[in-house]
Amino acid sequence: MSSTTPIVAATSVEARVLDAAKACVERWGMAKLTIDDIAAEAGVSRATLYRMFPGGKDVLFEALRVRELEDFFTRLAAHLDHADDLEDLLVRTVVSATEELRHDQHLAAMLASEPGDTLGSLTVDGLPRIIRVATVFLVPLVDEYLPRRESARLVELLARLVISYFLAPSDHVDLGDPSSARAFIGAFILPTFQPSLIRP
Amino acid sequence: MSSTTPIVAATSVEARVLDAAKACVERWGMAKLTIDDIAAEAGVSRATLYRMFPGGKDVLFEALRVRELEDFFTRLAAHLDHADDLEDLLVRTVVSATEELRHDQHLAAMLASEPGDTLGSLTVDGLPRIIRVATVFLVPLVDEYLPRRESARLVELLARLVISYFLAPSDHVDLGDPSSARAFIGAFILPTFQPSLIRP
DNA sequence: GACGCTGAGACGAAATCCGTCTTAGTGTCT
DNA sequence: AGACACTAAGACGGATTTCGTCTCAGCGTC
Repeated sequence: MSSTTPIVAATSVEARVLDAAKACVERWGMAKLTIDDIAAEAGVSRATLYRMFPGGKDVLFEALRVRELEDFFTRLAAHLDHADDLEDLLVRTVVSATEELRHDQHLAAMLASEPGDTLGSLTVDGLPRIIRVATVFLVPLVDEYLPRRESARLVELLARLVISYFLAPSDHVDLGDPSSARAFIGAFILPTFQPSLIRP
Repeated sequence: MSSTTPIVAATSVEARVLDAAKACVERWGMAKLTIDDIAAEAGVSRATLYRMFPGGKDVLFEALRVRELEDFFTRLAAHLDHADDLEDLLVRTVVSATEELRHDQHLAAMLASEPGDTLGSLTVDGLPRIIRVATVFLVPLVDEYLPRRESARLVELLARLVISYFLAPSDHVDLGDPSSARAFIGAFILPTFQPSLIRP
């Protein structure tokens, strides 16, 4: 936080540790996972790990979830440049988010091996955070077309819908398919806003 | 060992425990595996497990290796009925054995996750046992064509070759391919026996 | 040389695992 | 009915592993 070069090195070490934690929990599952496993996988001493994440496994995986979440929305936002209009922006948002969820191998492995905790981090426990981060990343984009309060309400709604349709696919809607997503958004999302609110 | 019905039940329980051990070691690896994991997976109390395998994990996995080995040769022998002649018998033996090794998912998982121990059980430590069991199952079949001592020598040789070519495939020979196996056996195995020994 | 960061490992405390044993319950055979 | 074989559940003490903290030495930068 103070000098110049150490920051780069420290960040790199932290990333290595988080990557190691990700790999270890995928290989062994949360139950069989020890701090030493992560330290060994990261090529780091246990002392370093505790210095970096005081509190141990809990704090470490908390940091991992934060990083993964920010990475997710960073990648997502990269697909949302220069939208034509509000509908286009929303369609591309849900399609890209759904696609990214479907291609996330780590998430798939976690859902298979630790369904309880993973579902919790997508719904009960973790959803408020997901909505918060989604708001930070996406509300500025939606603000181009809607008043701020409406933007926040909309982003939250989309986040909930994307997750729900990802976890339990529907026979009628496929949010990973642009045309299906467009029809869905046109039918159920856009009509909930008064036309006077929408800035073209 | 004395009454009638309990034997069936006990054997069934033993099979469940061995299946559980197989599944657990595949999922968690030998290092992270506890007796309680196996007991829970098998739906059996720890006491039962120790009564069945006094000595714990070592004895249990020893029994598992024995069972797997006998199953392997039982399935193999089922493919070796009514051979035309000695060459045909040997070809079908090595082809079937190689195919079965290549399709063994549990073996593949073990080789990937625990290469050291698994290789040991196929070569250094375990090979004598493999040869012994192979001898018990296959020598009677080869005895149709060769004197007993020659049969034992031949079966051992084939076992070593099948394992070697399975672990490290050759560019020149594919013991899983009937014609390649036939050429190999015709060139390197059959000529080592004096024609007078072979009963057609 | 001071400083920041790290690896290695010692240390006691906590948690887990082991192996044995007891108890109670269940179904079978006589 | 009672003897018997078998098992689930779990208590137990001891061995082992894991945890979290701490110290110390090494190393590169200022």
